Amino acid sequence: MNAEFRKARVLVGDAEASAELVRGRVIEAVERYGKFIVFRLAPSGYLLVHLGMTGKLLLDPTVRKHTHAIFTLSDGILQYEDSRQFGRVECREVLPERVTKLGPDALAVSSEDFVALVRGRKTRLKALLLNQEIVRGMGNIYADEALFRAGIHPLAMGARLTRARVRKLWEAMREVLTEAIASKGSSISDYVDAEGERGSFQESHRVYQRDGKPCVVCGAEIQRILVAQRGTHFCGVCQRR
DNA sequence: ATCGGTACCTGCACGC
DNA sequence: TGCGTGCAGGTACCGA
Repeated sequence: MNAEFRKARVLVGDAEASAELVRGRVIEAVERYGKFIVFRLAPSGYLLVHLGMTGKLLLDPTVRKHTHAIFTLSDGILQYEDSRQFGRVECREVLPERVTKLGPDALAVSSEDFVALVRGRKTRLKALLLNQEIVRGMGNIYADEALFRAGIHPLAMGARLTRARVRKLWEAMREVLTEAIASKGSSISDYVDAEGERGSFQESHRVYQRDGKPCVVCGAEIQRILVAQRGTHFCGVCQRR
């Protein structure tokens, strides 16, 4: 592959050194690590991509206003596009500690480990689920959806939940992520996958951005509050404090 | 250890 | 039509 970086802000590290690191290398595998997309390169090295809020990896050669990186592959062009520039691209010989220090993956963590992680924290459940150093892979949409399905209030404290309720949250988290992945994710405004396909899980959201609308279970009005500066949606009846 | 606030960006919906 | 405001799939950093 060959890489061209057009925007310093979205590249972690030096543009020249990054391009040199990936030059001539082959993509051996593409894996997910929490919210990171990891391209494992041969004979060595990694290309890491975090989409942030509006990042997209596209198999599309058209360079547009927000095209920040262009990867020339043996069979086509892959580009990184990101209007808000909150995402990041990084080329490294080894995975950076910022990434390796994250918690276990939300879809791989065992029920018992998850119970221990959650009950060991005094912080609010919503903030806990968004903290990638506790469990990696959950974002704002899926935190709200998982808490709703588990019937847990976003302001509830991890340390005060019974084991049974945390186990229920573990199940809800896996269920939500598995369904969302099967639906190719949630396209809130313009998210598309590498083939340009929108996701459809937004059609299955039960609380996220449904404030003011009736709860699908009890009919009560869905509430919106701020927790750790993030919009948080829940049903005050199904998710009691 | 954890929290609240701020900062970083662009684009869109909305009210006036 | 334009302008101001608030909001958005996320993370990092600061001081408390």
